[in-house]
Amino acid sequence: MKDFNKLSKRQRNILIYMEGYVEKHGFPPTIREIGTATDINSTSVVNYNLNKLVQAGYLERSGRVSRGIRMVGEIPGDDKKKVKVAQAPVSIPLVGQIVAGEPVPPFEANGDSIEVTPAMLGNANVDDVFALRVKGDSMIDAMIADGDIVLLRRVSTARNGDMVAVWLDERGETTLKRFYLEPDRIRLQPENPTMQPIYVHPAHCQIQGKVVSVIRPFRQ
Amino acid sequence: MKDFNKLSKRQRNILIYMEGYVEKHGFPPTIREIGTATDINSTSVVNYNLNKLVQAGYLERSGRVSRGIRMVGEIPGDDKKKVKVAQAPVSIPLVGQIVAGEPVPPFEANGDSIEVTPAMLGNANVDDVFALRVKGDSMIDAMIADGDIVLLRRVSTARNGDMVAVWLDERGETTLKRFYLEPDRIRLQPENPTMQPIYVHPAHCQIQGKVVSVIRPFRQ
DNA sequence: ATTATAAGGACACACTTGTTCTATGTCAAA
DNA sequence: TTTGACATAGAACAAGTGTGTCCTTATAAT
Repeated sequence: MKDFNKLSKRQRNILIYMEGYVEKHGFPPTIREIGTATDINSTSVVNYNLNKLVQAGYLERSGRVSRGIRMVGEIPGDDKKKVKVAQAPVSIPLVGQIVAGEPVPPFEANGDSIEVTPAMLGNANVDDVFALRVKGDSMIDAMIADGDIVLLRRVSTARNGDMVAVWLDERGETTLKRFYLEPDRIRLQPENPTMQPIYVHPAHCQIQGKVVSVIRPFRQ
Repeated sequence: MKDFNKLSKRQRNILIYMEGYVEKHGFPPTIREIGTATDINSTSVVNYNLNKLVQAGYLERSGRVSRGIRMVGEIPGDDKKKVKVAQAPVSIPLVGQIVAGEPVPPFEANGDSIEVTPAMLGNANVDDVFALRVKGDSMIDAMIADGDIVLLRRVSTARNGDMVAVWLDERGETTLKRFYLEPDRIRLQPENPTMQPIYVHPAHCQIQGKVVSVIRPFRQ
């Protein structure tokens, strides 16, 4: 329906100018401003082309109102807007703190949340991801410090090498380790290569999530 | 600074009306429209209050331009806009790798970039921030691992306690440490409390940037 | 070649709209 | 009470601005 190629060069210029102007000023240009910018000396010609653009569905006008023009839809072939849409950030619920001595709290948003870009989540489904703030230095062997924010993905299974949050029955604590399934046990390998691995029986631990990303904000 | 309660009832109404009008029409209202909507029958009074709002940092105006009003920032107590404004993601150039044996590369985008939310930059100006990918385990004493992405902010000065990237003349390497200015020397304190600090003369080191944030992506 | 239609241009007109000036009211500090 | 800063109202003014008309030029169909 909307065929950008059917528009005249002038009409295309008007659209492009409109977009830039609104972006820069926060309000639409006047007919005369459009004329100057697109090398049209007559207001009536600008008006004519504006009406054409309305007809074609690119613009909407409010009659007898100065600057009563607004864009609808997007300009074909103009990626600028598209990128923005693709980048739309997502809100991840910050469900609480992760402390060595306590299991990961239930998946319930308490109001807090953090904004991240989808790219930071990898392939993880946005709805499966939640965030925890690390309290204390208990995760220091996983190279994770006090105050770090851990993005976790609720999963039931893990693959070898995944960084996971695990609840250890015997120790009564949550820990972040790399997961390796061995013949008769699970090896939980600390990220820090100088630390020794922990071995647990699959029945005596629970995987509470897979680590998607760690964010460490610094005071500015 | 921006104290919504300091605004008069009229000024609050104007802001709220503005937001709704722009949302509905795609362009800002006129002084007279604002007056009618907010029960002010004098254009000069509307004008007066608009200037107050500009002073308070809620609006920007373009003089002698019809409908030359635009909102900046958000209306306190009005969540709708807050979300939108806060979400606008920004692109940070990924200028290269940070390796212990080399100085931070010059500030030139090579095309790569990462998307982050402004909130992750704290108060830092977007244009001053760049990103580096950490190569190797040389920053392990700063709790920063191979593959981490470090967001740095170009600064000429640092405050005590800031995490900074420093080039050490004597060692011929870049390191990430906490910065403390002492009477006659600079103390560079590793993040890991078990490590010993480094002391250098101010003339023999260069601060290359202040760490804004560290992001550690995990394989999914 | 003739005609019809679209497109471009110049300009006057009327309405819109921001700005400014003066007068008046309010209220707290001196 | 007086003073002065602040807020309001109304009116007048000067640009700003959209719209209609008339005309010319280009393009395509007949």
